[in-house]
Amino acid sequence: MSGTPRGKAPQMAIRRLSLYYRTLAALQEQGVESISSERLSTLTGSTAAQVRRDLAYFGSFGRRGVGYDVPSLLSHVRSILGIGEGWPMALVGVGNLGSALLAYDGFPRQGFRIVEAFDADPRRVGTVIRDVVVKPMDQLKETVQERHIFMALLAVPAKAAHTVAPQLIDAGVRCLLNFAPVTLQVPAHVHLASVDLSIEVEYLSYVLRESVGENGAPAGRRADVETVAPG
Amino acid sequence: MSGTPRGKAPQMAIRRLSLYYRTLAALQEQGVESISSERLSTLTGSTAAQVRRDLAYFGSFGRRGVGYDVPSLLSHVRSILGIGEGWPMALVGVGNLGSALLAYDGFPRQGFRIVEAFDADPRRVGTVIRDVVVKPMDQLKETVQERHIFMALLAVPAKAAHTVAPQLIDAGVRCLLNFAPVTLQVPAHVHLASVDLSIEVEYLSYVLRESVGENGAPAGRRADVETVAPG
DNA sequence: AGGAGCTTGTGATATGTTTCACGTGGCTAC
DNA sequence: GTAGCCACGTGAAACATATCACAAGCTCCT
Repeated sequence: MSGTPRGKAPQMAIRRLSLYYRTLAALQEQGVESISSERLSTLTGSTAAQVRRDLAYFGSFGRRGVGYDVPSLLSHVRSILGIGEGWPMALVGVGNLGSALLAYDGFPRQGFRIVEAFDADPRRVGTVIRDVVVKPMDQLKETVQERHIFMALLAVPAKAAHTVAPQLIDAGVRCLLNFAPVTLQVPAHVHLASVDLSIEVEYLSYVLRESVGENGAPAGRRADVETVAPG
Repeated sequence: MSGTPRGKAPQMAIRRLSLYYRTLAALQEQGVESISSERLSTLTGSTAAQVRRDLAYFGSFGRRGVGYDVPSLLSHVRSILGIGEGWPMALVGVGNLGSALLAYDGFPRQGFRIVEAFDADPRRVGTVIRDVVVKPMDQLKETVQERHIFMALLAVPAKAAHTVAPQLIDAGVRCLLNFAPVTLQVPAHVHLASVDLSIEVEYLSYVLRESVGENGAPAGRRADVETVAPG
């Protein structure tokens, strides 16, 4: 089996695998049949050794002297990441962000689908977005259990997140992707990932402050900024 | 000055600072005047030593035997992160996600504001969202330069990202927060952060696959899942 | 004033991740 | 068949990050 880890892969390695996966999928569509760790690394902004090491956590998928067979590696990585298992997802919070998530076509393209949506606001309940009917919160537990949903997206306001998360976990959800700008505490057997816009913007603000003068005038020059697209 | 680093702070330390900042802001609103590294760490899901180390990268803000003065530490962290400098931001791509970003109130609350929005779709140009008029792409460079915008949010489809990023950088943008599921190559003086939903979901899918049986039936039991909210 | 008790700030240590460098196997050409 | 080259897979080294453990400093109480 390809998905059997030998040793533990660092979280970052898993995230890089996603990048490799995406790139391999694009290569396959272009009809590319084989690729070296070297080339894959430049396409994903990594290094050749890193690519090989990341893959080696899960097995040996390449052929020495040759490289990796694109369709084969793609299917291995897909299997490692659990893509294509068709995990159904629940969404809680159908505001601006929640609606954007429902419309995000990256999910269905990778085999993940939001099959249920919930909202506490009665005005939103009953509306249909992308074939999904928004249900009230009191149907959450029943629905999640019936449909064997293990993954949920939390797109509610910060104040509500602390209340909603336990409801989801109580209903049987094992993976939570939190978009609310709060620190959630979850039991050990529940996995949590967060997308936190404030953190990203503040991080950029920090590095901007580092590279730009304290007064707001840019320090570096503006020339030599031509080449950005990949080679 | 509080923002002077002694040694280099790891990226992760900066991101944790954002979390501390958010928590400190909440504490101040509650009228809390002083806090220990121990308590701050439990509120942010870190450890006491980690909190102290993270802060120590930038100075000594506490008092031994006492703890940290909340308003004072808050203002130091704000200054380190560059919050409140009023950085204006540009948004490119006013689709579902872009609209959600315009409506996201976490930005203005932390001193970041989307002051300009652009879109390639003529049907969207001219529309007004949250007091921001959507402009056509050919006004991007001029506008960004005139308003001295250094930060931009990239919320365009994957295909367009490779085209738009260079335009932004050419216009003088120094920090890019990319939401498109692509790997962007940027010059060294430009800072890039990415919010990639596919990566997060695939990471969760991986850990779910690890903890759940291969067949889809959950391995662990469903009891002892009560306590989730913070103590 | 002096000591007890608390919490910070920080060397030293441990752990985790990335990079290096090379042995191994595989392909091509002659 | 074998020489020469190529690219993977992987121990070992280098580097980065997190944790430990304690001295230094502050406050309060007697």
